[in-house]
Amino acid sequence: MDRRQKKTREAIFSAFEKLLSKKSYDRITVGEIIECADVGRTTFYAHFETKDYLLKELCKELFCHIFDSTGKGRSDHKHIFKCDAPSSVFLHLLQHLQRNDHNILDLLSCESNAVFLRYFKENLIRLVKDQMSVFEDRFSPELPRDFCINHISATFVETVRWWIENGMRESTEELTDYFMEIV
Amino acid sequence: MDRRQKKTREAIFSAFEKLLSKKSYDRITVGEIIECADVGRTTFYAHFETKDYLLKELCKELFCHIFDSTGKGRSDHKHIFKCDAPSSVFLHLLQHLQRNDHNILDLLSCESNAVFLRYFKENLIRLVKDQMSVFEDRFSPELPRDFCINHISATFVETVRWWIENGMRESTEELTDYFMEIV
DNA sequence: TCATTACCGAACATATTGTTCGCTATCATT
DNA sequence: AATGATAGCGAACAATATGTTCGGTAATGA
Repeated sequence: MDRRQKKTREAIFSAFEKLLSKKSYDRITVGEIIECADVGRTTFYAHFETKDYLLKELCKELFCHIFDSTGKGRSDHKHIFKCDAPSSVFLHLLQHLQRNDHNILDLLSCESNAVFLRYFKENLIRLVKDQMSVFEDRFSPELPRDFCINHISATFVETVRWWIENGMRESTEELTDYFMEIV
Repeated sequence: MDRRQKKTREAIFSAFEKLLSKKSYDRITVGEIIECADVGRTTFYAHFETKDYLLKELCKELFCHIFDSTGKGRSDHKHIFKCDAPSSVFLHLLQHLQRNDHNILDLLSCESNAVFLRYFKENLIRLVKDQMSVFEDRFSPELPRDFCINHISATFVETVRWWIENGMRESTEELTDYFMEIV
């Protein structure tokens, strides 16, 4: 990719992130973004069709590699998985978040965090579907399977949200324990 | 209150609800609302400062009486509380929802349901704080109290969301059982 | 009956969106 | 180093949405 393209793309993303941490998505204008990113109006629209597309692209950037590395078997992450405990995948996710790439923590706690949490949950559901065997024994067979999958995913998202909102005082291990306990 | 005021207020609310069930909140314009409600532009702004305030007012209308009747002791709802089971409050809430006042079910499943679910959860947290004794024995004393309260509330909201999204096939009693089982 | 109040519609300034145009600066290639 | 392709620039534009002002009409309630 052209060096110029990469630069402006990055500038727009980081301006957008900066603004998001200050005010809600709906009240951010394209005018503000291009001013903050210091790019021309035409340039913005050459990269992103609309503000909504920019948001979607950002979400992809945020979650793709996290879930890619988590989903695709454990071969390339042996150093992280100390054991095969059912909780290891969740611990891994938390460690990813803690690294705070792309200031994901700001975005998950900003005024418009709902968008990102939603995206987070969507990815999580796919992951939990694969991991479901781990939880099989925790739920009565009476309960619909997709109800349980949804519950596990939603609970993890809420756990993370609570964690960030409360200043991330707990270690990733502690929080994983919390999660495994309530689910 | 003046009969005219009440009428236009109702007209605006129901136009807004109708539009919300069709398209997302951000893409609804004041112009559409007043056309659908058949009131003048000036009139709209005489009632609601902005579209956001309209949304807030609607949320109040939706949840206030539900949670008022639930929270203020059980004296005036003896016909609903068949017993003192811990689940009775939640059963009561579900029955309220099922009555579908103000088409609340549409709003909880529309494209912009996040706003309403959020409001729902806020109210729920206050309720759960009072009811916490009921759950005390289900959670390890290691877990932070507000973490548990948040978890219970979020789980109930998710249960309701799942229920509505899947066509509300379960009875209120069944769903209450589901909820009490996973929490 | 009468004063009050709500509503109306048209017009208005302001702001935002998304596009077009001609020009310049940077890039990758030879 | 020369060159053709591409990315970016800014100004201007139409189209749309917001929120306000104003003078006039009609419903209300006492």
